[in-house]
Amino acid sequence: MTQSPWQPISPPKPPRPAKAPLTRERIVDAAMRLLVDHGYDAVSMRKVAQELGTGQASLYAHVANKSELDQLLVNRAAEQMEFPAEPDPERWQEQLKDCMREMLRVMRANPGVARAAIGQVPLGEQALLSTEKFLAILKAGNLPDQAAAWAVDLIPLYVTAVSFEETVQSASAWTPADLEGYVGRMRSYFEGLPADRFPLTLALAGALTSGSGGDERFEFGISVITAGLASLAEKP
Amino acid sequence: MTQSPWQPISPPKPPRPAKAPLTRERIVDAAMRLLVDHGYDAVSMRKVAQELGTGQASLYAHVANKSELDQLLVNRAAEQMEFPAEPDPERWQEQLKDCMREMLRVMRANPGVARAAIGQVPLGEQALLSTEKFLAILKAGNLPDQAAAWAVDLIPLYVTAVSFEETVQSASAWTPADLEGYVGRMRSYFEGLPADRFPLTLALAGALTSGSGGDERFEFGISVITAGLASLAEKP
DNA sequence: TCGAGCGTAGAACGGTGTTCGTTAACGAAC
DNA sequence: GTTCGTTAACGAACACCGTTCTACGCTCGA
Repeated sequence: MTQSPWQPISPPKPPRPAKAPLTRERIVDAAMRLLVDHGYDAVSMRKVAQELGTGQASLYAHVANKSELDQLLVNRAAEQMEFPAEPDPERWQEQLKDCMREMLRVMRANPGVARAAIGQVPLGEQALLSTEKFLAILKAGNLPDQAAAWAVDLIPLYVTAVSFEETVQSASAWTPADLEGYVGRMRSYFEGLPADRFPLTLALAGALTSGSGGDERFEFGISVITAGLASLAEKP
Repeated sequence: MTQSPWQPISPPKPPRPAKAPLTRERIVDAAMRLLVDHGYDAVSMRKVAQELGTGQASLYAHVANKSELDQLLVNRAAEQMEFPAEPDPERWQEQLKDCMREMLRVMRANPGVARAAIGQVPLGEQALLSTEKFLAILKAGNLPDQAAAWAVDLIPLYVTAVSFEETVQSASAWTPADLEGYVGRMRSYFEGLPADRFPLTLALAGALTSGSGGDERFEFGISVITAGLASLAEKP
């Protein structure tokens, strides 16, 4: 009993409940729940700590900073990616496209992960495994080393950017009707431009605003990239 | 004299200095100065207001929110882009690459503008004029309408992403020596991976980390995109 | 049994975007 | 010429953010 009796009312000392110990794993779990349920902006150190019933300072004993937590989230999402068993030189282009589709699928399944991934070199184990897989397919396609290396930089760049654009648009829970209205307003905007200075934008207003919500635009992008890469393949 | 003499000391009423009136133009000017001099993170409503010698609330009379200010910055930067006079069907691929290089040049000249542009559909007048120019070149290359439309979505996506990556790396004023050290550490990291699970990453460690600072990687990207687009050209 | 060390966490710091309510300036109308 | 109404300006505040400081309990080794 070191407490002096005349001290100001000692706080009712909330008995520290015997909780499950905090771990990196549990922190990433909680952050991932927030990310999937409420988007990237909901993943703050405060909210994650609150989700775990603790204080934000406690997180810093297990995670260096927010940026590292973002990387861990990206890596966690990368675990969900599934790849073809064996790279096939006969079908490498189709396999490459499949992998990009898979990458987008995972990013869509974890909305906000693109926001966390953007501008970061993915260095986690699972993320690197996906890089390894991409490299295998590209080498099966007979691409020069340097081309393959730069391609595994280009590919996530594109997929991440597409997914990020989608999450920005679908922020604040847009309904399909909202999206349709938005696209319609955008087309009207294009169509209202002065014809003398924007002839092509005006003529292509329909094409410019088509495929905003679906997969066609993404399919176009991965076709362009795949075709471009194929043109660099060595043919010995 | 409606002021009662016995009222609490009225504040010494600082005479509002007769300033130049606040306008959108002046706000964007100040924001652009901050962007170029101190990067995107320095462009906050507070700092912009401070730069103009006013309060942040005053900005909201001229600019809806931070997001709109970002769009205005992107548009301001787009004014600096210079395009070839006439799209030439014989040289459209080279012209397209030149335009992408020009786009990156402007983004590098205005560090942080990529951060402001990312995930936003550029709808400002100058930004749309650049879209128009891109469309003209793509149509000179005989691309189908839909392909051209999706291409003008793909192209800024890529250039912006590359520029954004650069600004992230060059944040907090990295010297070239810092960058070299960073790249070196990354290569060491790759080379230290277990050979059984990361054989290709390990073998290509050099290629994966090469060209991080220069233009080669960007040149690779625009070559891939241009070649991919060329493969879609109609040949009547 | 007693420290030492470590994980925990409350409070605070300095920053952000945005909004509220008041104040000053100016042009129009009486 | 004086009042009125509108509007821009702006200080203060709100609700957040990432991060750090510091003190407190608990556990474990000596």
